[in-house]
Amino acid sequence: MSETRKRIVTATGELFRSQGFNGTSLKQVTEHADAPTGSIYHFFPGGKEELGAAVLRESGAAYQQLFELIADEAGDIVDAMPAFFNGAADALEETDFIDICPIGNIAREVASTHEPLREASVSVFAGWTEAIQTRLAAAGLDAAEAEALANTIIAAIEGGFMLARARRSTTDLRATGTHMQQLVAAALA
Amino acid sequence: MSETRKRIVTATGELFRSQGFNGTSLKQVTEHADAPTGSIYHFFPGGKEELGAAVLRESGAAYQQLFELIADEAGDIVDAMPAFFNGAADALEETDFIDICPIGNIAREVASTHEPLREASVSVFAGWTEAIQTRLAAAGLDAAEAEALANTIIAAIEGGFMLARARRSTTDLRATGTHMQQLVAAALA
DNA sequence: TATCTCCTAGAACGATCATTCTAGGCGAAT
DNA sequence: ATTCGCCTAGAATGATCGTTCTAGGAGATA
Repeated sequence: MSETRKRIVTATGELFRSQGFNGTSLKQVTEHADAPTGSIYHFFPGGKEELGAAVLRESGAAYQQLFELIADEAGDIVDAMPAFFNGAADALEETDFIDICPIGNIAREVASTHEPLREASVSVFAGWTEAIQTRLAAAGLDAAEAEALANTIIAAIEGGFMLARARRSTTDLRATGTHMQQLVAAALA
Repeated sequence: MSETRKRIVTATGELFRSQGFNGTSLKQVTEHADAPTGSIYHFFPGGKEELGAAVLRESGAAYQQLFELIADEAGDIVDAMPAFFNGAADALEETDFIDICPIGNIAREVASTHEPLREASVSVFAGWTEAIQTRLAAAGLDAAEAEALANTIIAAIEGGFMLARARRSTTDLRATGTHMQQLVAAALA
């Protein structure tokens, strides 16, 4: 796959993290990615909306891999909870609270106005839910309960990102990780 | 307080819910509020940013009153959890998933780019945290634990809004309410 | 009636937006 | 050597953005 295309997607993802969809201009993308306008429309004929959907899908898949890596390293889904939340908290601190999940940003911002972006975010969330659900089910939860709990975990981390960025503090996010650990442990008991 | 000012704030809040901060133009505000541009700058000399901060503060206070009303009606902070999440879920369904919390929207969107809006969202969240914390402490939790749990509840509902709007379904949001109920019950036990 | 303050009213401004368009560079295939 | 397809390059375009500005209406006070 083209290097230029990669640079465009990466740069757009970074800009989305701190500025959102409507707050990011294609001029900023061209500068940040060091690529001309023509290249954006060559790779994404649908313009900004198509580019945005690609960013959601590709960075959503990357976050899923990251979660799976952390979960496998932790070994146990119960212990994976604080590992995951603390990892996210560390990343936030290291980037001065910029490195928030872009999918959650865009999902809230444009789900009611840009249908293709809403659909892209739904498919990303579906992958996340399944990744967590699978591990919860493997630990003994029935499918329905595992799915519901997986969604609560996703909601908690995304809402936790919101509070952390606003407050410029990861204290709450880490505590929420502990709460999720308790919830998972109780469900499995 | 001026009727026109109220109309401007209300209209802006409604537009922020579905389109976010950057996605809402002042022209839309003038049309939706039936007020001229001059009135916006008369009441909010700081322009869009000052208007946005006012919207956050005023609708944040309204949400807090709503929570306190629901919590008082439920009587018990444990039972208040599903009441609160289900109430939010009902509102979402009735408005075709438009009526999401505008504070969470704006907080994620512009916390890194518009410092006055970030500060406004922080003070709103502080009020919410305190409202929940007070009730948890009254039920027997020590202050630190009550604060941490209050923040997790806020994170869960805001993240739940995100999932619900994206998926156009309130199933997960209601289930998360049950999970928060379990978490509160376990903490109090 | 005259004056003052508060607010309405919307045209005008320069900047910036997403998008379109024309032109050309470059490597592979013929 | 020539052609062809992929991609780069950025100027041009029309729309829209937030903001500023001038002008005047409405009601209270004198």
